[in-house]
Amino acid sequence: MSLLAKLIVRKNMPELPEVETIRKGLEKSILNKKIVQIEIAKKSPVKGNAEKFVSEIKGKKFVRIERLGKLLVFSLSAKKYLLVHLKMTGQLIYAAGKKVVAGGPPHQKFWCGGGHNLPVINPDTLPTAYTRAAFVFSDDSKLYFNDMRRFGYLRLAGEAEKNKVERAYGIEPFSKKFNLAEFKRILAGREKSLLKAALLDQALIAGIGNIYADEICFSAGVLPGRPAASLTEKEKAALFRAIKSVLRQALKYGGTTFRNYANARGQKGKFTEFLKVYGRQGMKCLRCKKGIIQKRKIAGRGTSFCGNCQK
DNA sequence: GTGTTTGTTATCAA
DNA sequence: CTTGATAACAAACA
Repeated sequence: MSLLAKLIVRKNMPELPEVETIRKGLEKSILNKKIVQIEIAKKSPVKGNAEKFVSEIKGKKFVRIERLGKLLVFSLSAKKYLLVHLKMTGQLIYAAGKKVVAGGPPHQKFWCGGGHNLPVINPDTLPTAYTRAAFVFSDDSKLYFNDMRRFGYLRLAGEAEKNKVERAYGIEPFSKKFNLAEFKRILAGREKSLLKAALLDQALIAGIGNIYADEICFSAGVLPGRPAASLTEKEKAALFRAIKSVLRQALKYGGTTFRNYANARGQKGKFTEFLKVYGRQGMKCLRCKKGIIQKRKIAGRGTSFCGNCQK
């Protein structure tokens, strides 16, 4: 496969920085607006009864938007929650009402990936063939749920259900409780697993996916295939710092876009240009300038690393 | 047609 | 019981 082809087939899906970017965007645009209509595609993304889903949400408002790992939790009044998981190709795009668009900014095109001319989403062009659901608000603005691959879902949950889901997730990387001692304790509980598997395990630390797992290992200079039990104290500390720094920087730049990821306005994330290993297989290592980035299957996932400067 | 892509869950094994 | 490893899932593309 040519290098260009490799670049084009790279994909990404929302992980913590992307989901958090969407959450913040939606917080600015849809909170406390009355939901007047909900449209569900025939290929429904709703878990459970779609008619019941619509009737229970219609007329209510989203009063709060939280994130649990990669899951978005929209609080409706009356202890009901809309859980949205974007999985691989899900998008939540907000389109302002007609009145706002008419007097709004000029038409803007959004592109992603270093010059590959791959459009993300222009809210004006919605719905698309992959729009699976749309929420219409009283000011005629809309929230579209797009999902090409249909792994993502919308699920209405009660308090108990939501709490159960919440308990299944591990610690949030930006929580005050997530300190070095806690990280070591987490690793100690998974001594038999590989580092990469531990980083990806949502029940341990919530929100790290394939891209950031690889970037975190590279940043820390540790091979992702290392058994967790083999990590030295110094390496554990480096990994802990890397989790925070990589995710913080990705968040700062609005996440990573190769192909499908778009924020709540349909725009790409800018962290793509800061990636050091993910999608760089076959290319020279940016840090040691000697190694060639390798790609292998580790813990069941495509994993990129520098065999020279990651130990 | 085959292999690869990914987050999560189901399933089986130890 | 826990923990881990792996398959399965949907859909697209090379």
